[in-house]
Amino acid sequence: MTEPKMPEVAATRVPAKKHARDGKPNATIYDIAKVAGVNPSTVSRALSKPGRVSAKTQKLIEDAAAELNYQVNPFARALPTGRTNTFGLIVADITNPTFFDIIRGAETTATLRDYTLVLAESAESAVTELTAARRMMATVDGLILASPRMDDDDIRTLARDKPVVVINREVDGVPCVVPDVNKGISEAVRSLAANGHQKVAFVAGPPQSWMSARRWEGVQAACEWSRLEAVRLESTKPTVDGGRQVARDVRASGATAVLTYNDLLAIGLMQELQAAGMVVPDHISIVGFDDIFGADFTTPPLTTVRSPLGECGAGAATLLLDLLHGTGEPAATLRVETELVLRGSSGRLLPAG
Amino acid sequence: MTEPKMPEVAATRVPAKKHARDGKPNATIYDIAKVAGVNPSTVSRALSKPGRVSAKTQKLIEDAAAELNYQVNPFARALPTGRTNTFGLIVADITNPTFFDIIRGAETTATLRDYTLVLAESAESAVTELTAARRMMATVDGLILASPRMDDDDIRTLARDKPVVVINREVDGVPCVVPDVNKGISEAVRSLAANGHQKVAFVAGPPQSWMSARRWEGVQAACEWSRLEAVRLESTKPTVDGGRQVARDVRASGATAVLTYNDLLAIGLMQELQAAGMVVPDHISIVGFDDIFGADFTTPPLTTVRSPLGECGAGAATLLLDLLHGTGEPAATLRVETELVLRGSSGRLLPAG
DNA sequence: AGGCTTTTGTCAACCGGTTGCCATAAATTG
DNA sequence: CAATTTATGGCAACCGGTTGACAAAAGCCT
Repeated sequence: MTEPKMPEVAATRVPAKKHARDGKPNATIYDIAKVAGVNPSTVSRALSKPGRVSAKTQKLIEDAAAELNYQVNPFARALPTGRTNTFGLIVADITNPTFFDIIRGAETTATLRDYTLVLAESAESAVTELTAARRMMATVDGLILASPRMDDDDIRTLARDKPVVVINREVDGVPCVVPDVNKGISEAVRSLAANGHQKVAFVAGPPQSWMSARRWEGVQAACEWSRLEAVRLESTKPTVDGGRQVARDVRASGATAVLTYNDLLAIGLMQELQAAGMVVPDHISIVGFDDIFGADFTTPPLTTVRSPLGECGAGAATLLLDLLHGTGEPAATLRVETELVLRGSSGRLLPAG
Repeated sequence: MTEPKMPEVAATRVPAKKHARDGKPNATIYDIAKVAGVNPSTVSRALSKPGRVSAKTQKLIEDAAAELNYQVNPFARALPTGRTNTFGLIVADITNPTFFDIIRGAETTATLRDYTLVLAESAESAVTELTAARRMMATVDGLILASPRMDDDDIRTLARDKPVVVINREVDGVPCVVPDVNKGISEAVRSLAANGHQKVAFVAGPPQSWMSARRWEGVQAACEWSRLEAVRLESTKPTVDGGRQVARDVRASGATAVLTYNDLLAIGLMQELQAAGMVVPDHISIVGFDDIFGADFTTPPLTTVRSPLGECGAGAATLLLDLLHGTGEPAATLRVETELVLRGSSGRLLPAG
């Protein structure tokens, strides 16, 4: 009978796997084991279970690992354990500056703790969002949803599978990070009241936006407190363009001060009003929300209620890390403060001319 | 002798793995094999090698897969094959709006082809960048470097291991996506010349920036062509703040028109000049680069040389996909066009007052 | 010293796919 | 109809770690 395969004869075996171009197919724990003269499982323990092996062998193994320039193969580790050291972050729109700081905050925190951030976009669609979330669930240890568009129930379902943290929305039974709008709003409204305004308009965001509802509530409450009249206007979309479109409604409303669901709306609104000859803030005061990148590029620079977005991202990542490593404490909601950033677009109303 | 472990007796085995909270530990090809009455390897083939199994069994297996709601375990697949269906994208600064559109462009293209985008930030540091790149290499099929800060040689070394595409820089032997600055710059300079300007300043970006060098070359060439004088000024950093700081140099230079390495510099510069009482564009024209988000928020809105950043990101992802699936064609450099976006910050010079 | 507990390292099974090789069944051919 | 090619499915090894069970070695006690 002819031996079908050559028994280990060849001195230098050709790896020929992976790395189509280079050589050196990355050291494994088996290589380390050989160098250190121990069993692979001992290497594994030395490298992941602190204190499970004696200091002596630990050192031996670490030296060998360093020498071979070893790095764990994440897939090989993920396969039996399910751990991937990876977070998913889903945002509605990657180019919406509101999310920039959230992304950065989450990324920084994750990287600090040796986690990798994977990003996905939902294109403002609840179904795309759910699809992306489902896809991600397979490969991440936990998921952060920033201003999610999907149902509470869908979120809870996801959360049953792996840790999920929600930003900018409160979902029962799921840990959340939400800016507390009240402080910032009341500062804003008091400032407007102090400057002689009496009627305030709020330009709302998307109907399904949880945060838009909270902001409107906050505005109503603060106006009541300051004895101002509050009216609500609807926007078509929460963008600069949407802000332009709502300008006629704003003028028709007779309000002398406007708060908008977000800065984008405020900027568009301001552009349109200025184009129509109105002077900000002499004729009308404008206040946005979020303090996004570019909010101070306008003339006058935009007064806005700042949410600490970076903090939100970092907080969400921290919450996730706690959930994964923590002592199983219950899902807490993390509240962060908002504050008024007083710039030039709001101020004293000039006597009507 | 006592049997140490119970032989397969229990009818319903407790999986008890993964998914600490839910049940249902995800169907595997083995489950499918059982349902379809075939061998797991056949399932594997049916699902990944088109045409390797008969149409009949194919159908059988697909039905079973659908019924069990099967999805491949990416790690199990990655382990033997090395394929991960994942791209890495490294940017210098996640919150720099220049990268937003690049990120989105890459993300969209990747998602469309069933790839996932993993993001990392280099914090503008060459070593952080290299570290991040190295880390990523282990887990991605290919890497996109946007405006990398590291050496050409480091990039080439990475590129030997896995496909790498570079955006906003040209590296010999590595596929690149670069905006061709000439068209946009010559449009800009011609426009300035037509408006009576004679001396043009260029505010440069970081010394190690490849793109900054190209832009300065382009400005010089275009000025020569239009018989304008060009002077170069240095900035401390390519941000709004850096723009403010360079304002005094700009005034001292005597130039009546300024092009800046990027929009951020232009915006900062404009703010500072306006604060000093200068009127844009009556006293001085300002032209930025990139047409970032917010470039039109300023008053006057910023004239800028637009790079199709989204296209760059998408192009890079496409290049990567070609490299991975393609017929091994050589590394090509993809050039995209720039164009002048004429807004209010540039225009006719008013007779000096 | 003998018996008992605690460390420490080894063995082997396992995670869930992929793939080379082979045997068999089916199709093609002379 | 036999011979040969081709299509199809099965077997088993493998990717590179992790981990429960266990035995050898070491430490502790009386």
